[in-house]
Amino acid sequence: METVQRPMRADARRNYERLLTAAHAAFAEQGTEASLEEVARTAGVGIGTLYRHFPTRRALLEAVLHDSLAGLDTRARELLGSGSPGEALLEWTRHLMAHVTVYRGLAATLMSSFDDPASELYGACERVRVGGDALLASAQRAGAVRDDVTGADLTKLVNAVAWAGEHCDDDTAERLLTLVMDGLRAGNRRS
Amino acid sequence: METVQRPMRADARRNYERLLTAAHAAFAEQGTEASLEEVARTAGVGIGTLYRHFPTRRALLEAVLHDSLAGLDTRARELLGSGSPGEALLEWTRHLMAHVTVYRGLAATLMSSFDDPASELYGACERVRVGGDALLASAQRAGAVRDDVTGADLTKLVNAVAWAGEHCDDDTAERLLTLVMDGLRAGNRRS
DNA sequence: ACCTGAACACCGTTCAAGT
DNA sequence: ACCTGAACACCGTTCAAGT
Repeated sequence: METVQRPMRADARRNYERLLTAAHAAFAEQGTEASLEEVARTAGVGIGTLYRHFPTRRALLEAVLHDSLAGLDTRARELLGSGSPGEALLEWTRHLMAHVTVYRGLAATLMSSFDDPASELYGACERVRVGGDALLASAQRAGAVRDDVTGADLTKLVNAVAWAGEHCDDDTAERLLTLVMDGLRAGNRRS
Repeated sequence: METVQRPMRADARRNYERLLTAAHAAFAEQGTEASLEEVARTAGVGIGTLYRHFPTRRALLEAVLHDSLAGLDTRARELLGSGSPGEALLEWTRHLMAHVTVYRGLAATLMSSFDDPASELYGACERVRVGGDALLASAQRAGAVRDDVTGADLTKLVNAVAWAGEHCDDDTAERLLTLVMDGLRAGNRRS
């Protein structure tokens, strides 16, 4: 769904940009639950202006993350052509982990947007899932991954591990990802 | 660490009990982030009384969940003697899922308590992990589960799946648990 | 020893008034 | 068309005053 961008008044555009910058800084520092009042303050803008541009916290997050999550889709398509499909999937999975852990709390926000078409992040989640779907299908055709896993399963599992990683040291997060991804290999199906 | 219970004044004890009941109701209805003021109101008690008995939200949660989580440990020991160690582990895992999903938000609270000795829920998490450890070791000796998984890994993974399940339908949660548990079987080790 | 609730601090969100 | 900030609602937490 392409949104047509009407031109913004110069001051509005400047405020919009400032809000994005301030939001990124706040999210990076305090996680996705950072105070929106502080974001507005840092941007040098009234709180009402923040709400005018971004009616919800998710809308703000979407704007801040848009390029990053779109890049994940691009990366999926690049990897699709490369060498071993199994390896490509693993590589993409690590990219996904990295993107989902840029802000503390992001995994939770994404997870709650995944099946909620009303969320401003739903579209972004969809694109991620589609990218994963393609790589997954390719790995399944190559017999590298059990064939009853879906892109949604994969994305949710990685998200869940990323979330768990917020409460562990990095080593543990890495271990958990390995356990899960090893476990998705073909031949592991029991039930 | 056994805490010696000094006898409470009759009114204090009554308030304590009322708070537990009200808290359970509130957590069940609104999740672990339920308003503590409302808990106090429902219990017919001043907010200060709630804080006197339970200095933190976690302390209140611990009191409400104590028996339930202790039961999980008991269940682990019962299952330890029963038939197939692999099946016993799976069975216990399902119990764990059920316990961790009684309140929305509980998985998150437990996860953040898991490696934090300062949390009032740390002890409860420890007991759960120990129960899992025993069943896991037994399943590993039987060659049913890959031998590089720890009880902490298992508990964290199940917790992560339970958390994911809060944002999915029950079928999906069940699927994810199956994928993870199948994946822990012996012979899946790659890296 | 225990309880109460006012007081303080903080935040999200809306909207009337301004430019 | 856009911005501002006061106003409202709500919550967590502490603590002086009471019994």
